[in-house]
This record gives sequence, structure tokens and C-alpha cells, in this order.
Amino acid sequence: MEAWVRLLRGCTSASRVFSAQLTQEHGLTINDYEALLLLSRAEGERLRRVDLAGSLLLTQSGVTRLLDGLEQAGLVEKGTCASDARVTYAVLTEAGRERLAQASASHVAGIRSLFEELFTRQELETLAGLLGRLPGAAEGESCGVE
Amino acid sequence: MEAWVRLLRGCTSASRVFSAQLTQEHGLTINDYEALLLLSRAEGERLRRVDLAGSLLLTQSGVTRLLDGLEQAGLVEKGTCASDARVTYAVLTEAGRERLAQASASHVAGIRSLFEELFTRQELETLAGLLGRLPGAAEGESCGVE
DNA sequence: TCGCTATACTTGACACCGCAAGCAACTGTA
DNA sequence: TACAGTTGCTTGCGGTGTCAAGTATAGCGA
Repeated sequence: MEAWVRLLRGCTSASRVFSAQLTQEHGLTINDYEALLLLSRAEGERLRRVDLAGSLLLTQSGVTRLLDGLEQAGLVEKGTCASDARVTYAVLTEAGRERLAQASASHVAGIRSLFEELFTRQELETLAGLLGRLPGAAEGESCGVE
Repeated sequence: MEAWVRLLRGCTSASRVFSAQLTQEHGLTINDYEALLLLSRAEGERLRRVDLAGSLLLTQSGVTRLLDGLEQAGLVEKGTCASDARVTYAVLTEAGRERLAQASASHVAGIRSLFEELFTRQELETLAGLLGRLPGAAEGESCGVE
């Protein structure tokens, strides 16, 4: 059970570092960043709120509030769905694309340097394989940072 | 970098499940639980707030608020330090000890069953070894659940 | 002894997020 | 067509945590 505690602590602590870095340097939370990332990978650079919620492990209300902020910042805008009037898409804007590109550079570099410092390539693959089994880790393989 | 995203997602999702279980069955958050656990392992079943903050990866103000709740629930009480008037100890009460014992049983069982379902003993050791390198994971080996 | 700095802790303002409830639009069944 | 159930989304409320600022005590050098 030690393993679990280590995993959790290490994870939250590392993610906190990255999140703080993102916030400070680019004014984005981890979820802001990942939302932009998901949008950038999506077809037409747009996603339904429901799908975003699933991928980000947030509730729908969480997504509503997240997008409120991103819309106010002009990084995302609303889009309607022709075939279903209930859905409103989140669509990446030009500004969002640019902001993501800026943030991505330093964020990925930070992650890479931490991981490459701590683990060999072989170990990283082992980790990825094992941790991929955790519930919630598998779905949304589009989450990748690289 | 995939590895990192998987790790984070899997971790947060699993921890959310456990946390929800704890909250529902015992009225304790993960941090409540771990604070009680740390206290139960500490000498004299008491700890300084600063030390608790370090182990729980919370800020001092976070600890103040966490303990506010635990004190109101009667699971923890304040203690003074003879040699330093600035510190107030958090001391486990009898009620706290009992609550921890109840929660611990189902919590540990839950974690154990998830992990044993997903990983072999060998894999668990590999994971523990690798993840132990993450910053923040090493300190406070007293965190153990087993 | 008198500051000066460091440490332990608290408080107010605020951010983020989940839950429950509610609304509007869609869908399947009769 | 009518209507019951489902789905997508939003909103009010509360919990949890951070940050910055403030208070009180400790400890150290001049």
C-alpha cells in the first residue's frame, strides 16, 4: 500500500509544480491548458462540452466554468451544432492556438526534463504500461502531450 | 510524455474514487483521513501544524482549516508546547482514534483490492520503486497505510 | 537591552470544483 | 401526435484549498 501513497504524493506534488509554472508563466491552469490541448487535437478544433468533461475528469458544471474563463480570455468561443440544438461546441480561436503554442513549449520541456532526469527510457515505458491500466487512464488517448 | 498524462489521470481518478468512498462511508476527506493517520503514528499522537502541512502537501492555512473541521468533529484537539509558545499541537482524541480505525478498514481494503486486481506483486514492487523517485514521494515514509 | 529576522500560526479574499436542481432539446414508444 | 425518459448544459450553494497579509513568539547579534 506504500506504493499507492507514494504514487499519489509524487503525482500531486509533481503536477502542482507544473501547474504553478503554467499559471505563473502563461496564466493558465492545468485544466485550461489541457482543454486547449484537447481542442487543438480535435477535428475542426472543437469539442462538445460533455466530451471535454469526460476527458478532463471534470463534471459538466466544472467545464462550464472552465470555458467561461477561457471564453472571457478570448482563447475559446462558442459554436452551435446544426443537428442538435442542445450542444454548444467549444471552439479554439486563433488567440487560443497561439497561447497554447507558447505554453506548450515550456510545459513540455519542464515535464520532459523531470522525467528524463528521474527515469530511463526503458523505465518510462514500463511506467506507461503499468499506469495505463489504472481506471480513467486509458480513455482519451488523444490526451497525449507529445 | 504520454506516460505523465496517464500517470496523472489514473492517479487522480483512482484517488477520487477512494476519497468519495471515504467521504460517503465515514464522512472524512482524504486529507482528514491522512491527517488522522499521521497523528496516530506520531509520538504522543500529536504533531505540530507545520509538520502536518509538510506531510500532507498542504499550506499552513490549509492545515488550519483542515484541523478546524476535525476539532469541531471532536476527532482532534489542541495541545500547547511547553518550550515554544508559538506552536499548537494537533492531538488525536479517543474519538479520532476510533473513527480512524473504522475508516481504515474499508479504505485499505478498497485500495488493496484495486491494486491486486490490476497488478501482480512483482509489478507493484516495480511501481513502488520507480514512483518513489518522484519529488515529494520519499519524505515522510511514515505515510504508509500498511 | 534593543532591534532584526525567522518561525508558527491565523484570517480574509478569492479560485476551483462537485453536487443537486433546473431548463431546454432530443428520442423512443404507443 | 403525445408524452415519458434521456441528454446537454447552466446555476446556486457549499467545501476545500491557495495566497497575501497580519499577529505573536523565538532567537540572535550589537
